[in-house]
Amino acid sequence: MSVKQYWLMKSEPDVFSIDHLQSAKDQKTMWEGVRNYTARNYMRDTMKVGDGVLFYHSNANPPCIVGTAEIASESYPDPTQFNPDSDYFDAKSSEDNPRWFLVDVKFKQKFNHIVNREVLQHHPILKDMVIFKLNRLSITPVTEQEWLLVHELSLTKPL
DNA sequence: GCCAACGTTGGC
DNA sequence: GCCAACGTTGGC
Repeated sequence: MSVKQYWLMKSEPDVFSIDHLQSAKDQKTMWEGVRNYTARNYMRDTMKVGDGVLFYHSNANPPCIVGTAEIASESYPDPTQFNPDSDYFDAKSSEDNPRWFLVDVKFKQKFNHIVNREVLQHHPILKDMVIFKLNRLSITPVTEQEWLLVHELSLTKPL
C-alpha cells in the first residue's frame, strides 16, 4: 500500500474549468494536451490512481485554486497527439512509440472559497510550493502539509 | 498587451 | 554537446 500523493494541476478556465469537469460525463476528463516532458513524466511514471489534485485556474482573474479532483486512471497515450486536426497533434509521435501520455482526472469538490495565488504566496509555508519555483510547469507535486493547509484556507473567506 | 522565465529546436 | 534563437506560459 503506497502513500497517497498530491498534485497541483493547472488549467485555463476559458479552455477547461472546474465547472467543465464537474459537468462532464462521469465527472471525469482525459487530461489531454500536456506537451512538457516533466509534466508528462509525472503522469506517466509517478501518479497513482487515487492521488489528490488541487485544481488551479491559470490565466484567470484571479489565478487561484478552485477545488480538488483525483487521479482516476493509470497513464495511457494522449490520443490528441495522433489527430492531425487537433491543436495537440505531434507529427513526431506514433502509435507504436507514443511520446505523450495522460491520466483521467475525476472531480471531487469545489471549494467554498477559492484559494488565491496571492494568499499562497504570502503564506509562510505555502510560499514554498513547487508552483512558485517552477512557474511554467503545469503539473507540480504538493506535500501532504500543503494539501491540508490549502483545505484549511478554503474554509475561511479571504480578506 | 507586456515581458520574464525557461523549455525546445536545430545548426554547427 | 553547446548554445543562440525562438516559442510558450502565465502573472501582472
